[in-house]
Amino acid sequence: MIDEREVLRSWLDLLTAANALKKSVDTRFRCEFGMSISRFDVMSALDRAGPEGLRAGALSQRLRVTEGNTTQVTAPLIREGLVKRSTDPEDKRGAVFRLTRKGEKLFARMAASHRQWIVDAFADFSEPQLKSLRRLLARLDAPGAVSDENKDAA
Amino acid sequence: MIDEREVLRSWLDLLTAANALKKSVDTRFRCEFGMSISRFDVMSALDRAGPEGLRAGALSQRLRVTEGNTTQVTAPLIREGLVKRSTDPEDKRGAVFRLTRKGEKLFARMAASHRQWIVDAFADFSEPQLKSLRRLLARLDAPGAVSDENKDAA
DNA sequence: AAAGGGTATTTTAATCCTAAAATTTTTTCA
DNA sequence: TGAAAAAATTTTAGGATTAAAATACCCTTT
Repeated sequence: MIDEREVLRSWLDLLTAANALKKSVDTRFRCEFGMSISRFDVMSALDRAGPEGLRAGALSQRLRVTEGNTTQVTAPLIREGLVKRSTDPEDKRGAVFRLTRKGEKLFARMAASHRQWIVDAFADFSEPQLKSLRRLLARLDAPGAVSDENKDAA
Repeated sequence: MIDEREVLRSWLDLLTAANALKKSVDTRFRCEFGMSISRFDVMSALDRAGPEGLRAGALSQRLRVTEGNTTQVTAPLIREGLVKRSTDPEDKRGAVFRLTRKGEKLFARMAASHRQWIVDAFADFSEPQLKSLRRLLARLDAPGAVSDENKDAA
């Protein structure tokens, strides 16, 4: 049997590491772009979707949030003219979100900064260590978690 | 140079793994004990502090949250009789929080479940893999993150 | 073609969290 | 000593998130 304290410490370390980097990224997004990670994530999904845009439900799935959340996070992006919301002409219940030109431009700048921040955070890792980390993380079993069936192609 | 895509994937995996397990734990706390992780964390810190209790500021530090947050998260615990709030007689500005007997009992049950859930989640890990994971996580550099100077003794 | 049932989204109410303003009490120091 | 500065906490306002209720629309079935 494995030492339970070591397991609990591992869990604490995992949570702490993820939170620390997430908070660091969020803080810099807010300082440099006046934008939260949540909004960046929305823009990222829309950027990837291209000019077709994404239906509200699809966007929620990709971000793994509820649809109510999507409604709320997109609202300020729309207000600021970074995202356009249209009604699907085929099905008037459906909302389609797209990045505006302005949104695309801002996203490109944010994505570049973001990439650099992450690269810097992982600067001490060798390639095998990165692979090792990912392999270990894949061993984790979180019951009830959504499996990756509906995940984006990376 | 390291493949940037691999770095970004590692970051995504890290965040996803931590979120998935956290959500899994939170959901089960709510189902089985009607209690969020945040409240569990408060009770955990107070349990560890023992009968002396903790000042509001110290509690906030340990949980790495703002003091306003501590005020709010303790409120329902106090309402439910799990936590007692007193005023420090030495310094009437100061608030001291302690677990009640009822709080201690509930915490003991929650902690046991929690420990089991985490052990299960890490069931596929060998002891060296746990150590390897922790060593890798320690390499992460999140600028602006609070270092562990004021961290609890584990 | 109207009713009823199902689907897509928004709204509402609540928790968790932060930053900044307000409050209360203590400390300092002129 | 008494006013100003400092400290500990709470309050306030707002973002992110969820679950559940409400809304709007589509589709089938009779």
